[in-house]
Amino acid sequence: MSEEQNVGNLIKTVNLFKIFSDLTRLRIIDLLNTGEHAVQAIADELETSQSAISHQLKLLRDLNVVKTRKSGKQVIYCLRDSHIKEIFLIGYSHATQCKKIVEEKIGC
Amino acid sequence: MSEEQNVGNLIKTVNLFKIFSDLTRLRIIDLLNTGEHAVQAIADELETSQSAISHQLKLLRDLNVVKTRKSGKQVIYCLRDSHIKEIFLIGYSHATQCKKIVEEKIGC
DNA sequence: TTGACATATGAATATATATTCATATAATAT
DNA sequence: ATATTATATGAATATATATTCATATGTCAA
Repeated sequence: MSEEQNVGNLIKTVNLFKIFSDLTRLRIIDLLNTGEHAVQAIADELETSQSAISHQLKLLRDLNVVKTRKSGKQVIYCLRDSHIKEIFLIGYSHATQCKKIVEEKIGC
Repeated sequence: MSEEQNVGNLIKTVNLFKIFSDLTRLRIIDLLNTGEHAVQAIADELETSQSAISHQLKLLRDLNVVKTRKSGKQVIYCLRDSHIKEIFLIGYSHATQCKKIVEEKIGC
């Protein structure tokens, strides 16, 4: 029996992980884990330009990671569902509890 | 009480997710999930140049994701521990089934 | 309507990352 | 020692991605 890779599935998987592979995006997701936020509030919290945040939010929106509602002039973002939060938390706990992978070269 | 981000931890988390955010690396990890493989075997399986594979393996080795043993002229790679496999599988199943690992009902 | 503010966006630029190319190193066999 | 095979690696190049800059769009208030 042959053990071939399902490259299509692997591409989907890569695309999922790519969502979390940029610090600005991850900080946005981390912030939205605590609840909904307007664009400028996110930019202020991360001390990042409104434009950079807006571009990343567009990405996250296109990927269906976040959804929006309007409130006056503001556009308020929140996570679409708990999927993203779940994966984020798994990664976060692995990364922060297991020093081996990102930091030192010792066992956990 | 202030709700500030732990940027250091978020950087560690980003670095963890970055491991999985390249197709070549993910395919290597997927292949190594099935057992150890020599460099040329990986290059053949992925139909990718020996050099490209070797560069990625070096990355994975520096990140302590894989370990090696020598067998004659060959260098044989395998995953260092089950952490990586775990995270890979969680991402894979989310990406391909969009089904919750932990039982819950979220629209896909 | 005009002005002030919030957000979005295209294009240019900057930066990070992956791959190729040429070659080095290492092990083995003759 | 020389040739062959396997792997590693530095530097150049290619490619992907993030940010900035300038400006557009949209909302509200006066």
